[in-house]
Amino acid sequence: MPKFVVERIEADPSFKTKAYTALKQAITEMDIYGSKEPIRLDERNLSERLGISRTPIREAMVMLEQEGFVKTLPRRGIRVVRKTKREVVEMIQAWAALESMAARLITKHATDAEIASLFGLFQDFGQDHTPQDHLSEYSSANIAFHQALIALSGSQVLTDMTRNLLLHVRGIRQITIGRDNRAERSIVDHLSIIAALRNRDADLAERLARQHTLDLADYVEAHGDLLD
Amino acid sequence: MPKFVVERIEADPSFKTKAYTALKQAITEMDIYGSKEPIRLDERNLSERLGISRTPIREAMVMLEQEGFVKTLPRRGIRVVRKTKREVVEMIQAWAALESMAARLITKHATDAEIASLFGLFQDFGQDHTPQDHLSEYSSANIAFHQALIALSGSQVLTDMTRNLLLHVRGIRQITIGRDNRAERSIVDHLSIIAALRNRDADLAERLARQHTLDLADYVEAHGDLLD
DNA sequence: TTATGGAATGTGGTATGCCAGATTCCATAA
DNA sequence: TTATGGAATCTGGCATACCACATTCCATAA
Repeated sequence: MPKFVVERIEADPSFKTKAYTALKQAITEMDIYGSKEPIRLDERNLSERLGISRTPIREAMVMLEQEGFVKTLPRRGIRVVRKTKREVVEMIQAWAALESMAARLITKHATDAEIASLFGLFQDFGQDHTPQDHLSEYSSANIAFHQALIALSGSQVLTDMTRNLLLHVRGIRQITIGRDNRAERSIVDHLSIIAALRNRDADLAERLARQHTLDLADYVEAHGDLLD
Repeated sequence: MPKFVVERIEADPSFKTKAYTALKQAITEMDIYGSKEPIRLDERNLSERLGISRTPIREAMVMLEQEGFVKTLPRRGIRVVRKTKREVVEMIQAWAALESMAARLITKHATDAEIASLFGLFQDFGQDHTPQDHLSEYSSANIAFHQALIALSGSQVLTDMTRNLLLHVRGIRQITIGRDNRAERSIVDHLSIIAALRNRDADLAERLARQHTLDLADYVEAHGDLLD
């Protein structure tokens, strides 16, 4: 008997969602900490540039504000948020907490193949292609590793809670990664974490993951004076 | 010279904020898991009942949706979200991760007096006033303890990220707390955590805090079939 | 030249109306 | 009685107009 194959029809994302996506991407891709002046967004201006009315833009702005990317001051404009050093440190600490829990969960539920797949995120870097020569590239790969790790936990909640944290920290991370051979040391740490995961050593994996990220927090605490 | 004392004039919260507060309170106070039928919210209905237009209500709804309390289905209504067992377990695990990090931070930065203040949250319960006789009351005190603990970390990020987690788990927690003498055992655990904090034992405090909450996650995993 | 005050402008907050898709209801025909 | 189909209704998405407060600009007077 022949099969009648149909696939579910997806509705186009709403203007609200499209505006949210576009604005969030624009904000996370811009150089927020390069200048000191307030970065202002104007609803009417964005309305014209995006070709939609203010309503869906305002709703997108509500989402971005709740995620900590913008702050609206009534009748005084909307500003892109610059995190203080303290806030960045706290976000990295929260990240460390969530990722260490992810590591613990991985040792209990992930398959060997899944854990092994984490190695694939490193093979692009070797003697001929060292991280310090391709910092931007490595920074992206680095974040990809952490996201892959957390996703392996199988916890959608951990994955979702971490996504924005990593986005907020991204700008800062790209600055610190180039110093003190942090990139190379980072790779060593990552390999140690993977080894612990493979050995199903929950306590060790958790501790290594936590300490690896807390090291970054300490580094930002000590050298992150470009913030504030 | 006499001082001219003035205090800053605060603007009234916007309708958007007021609607958000009112709706969130209404949702978190209702018995979400008591029934099985979808719980629907209607923008126009709420607009009349709150005495404001749909616009600020829609913006409040966007906030609540992002926090996972409601889900709007285009042209099919807005529903209060019922978390699945899996989601609740994941939220409790995330909570465990964040609270254990809070415990670690407390051992490093909190004062002895601050740590001692955690005892104050228990003195209402003793031989004459056992938890099992006042479950609802104890459940609130229990949550208050966890929130106070996390707040002592000094991390606004941890505090904020945990607030909604606790709200989501609250309904479930009030159900589980009454079983298997969980309330009494909970108090014992809490006292152990405080002791570790007082001894500035970061690793122990972290481990106890994590395990205490992960125990709840395991309990819900095993007995939380009222969900789904 | 400088301080003042009010008009003009800018900007987010709110109310309202219309649109289109989804659902419900009911008359109608087999 | 039951299946059909379309009209009526419901409901969130979006556009638009107006409001009030904040800021800016400029004419005016000391």
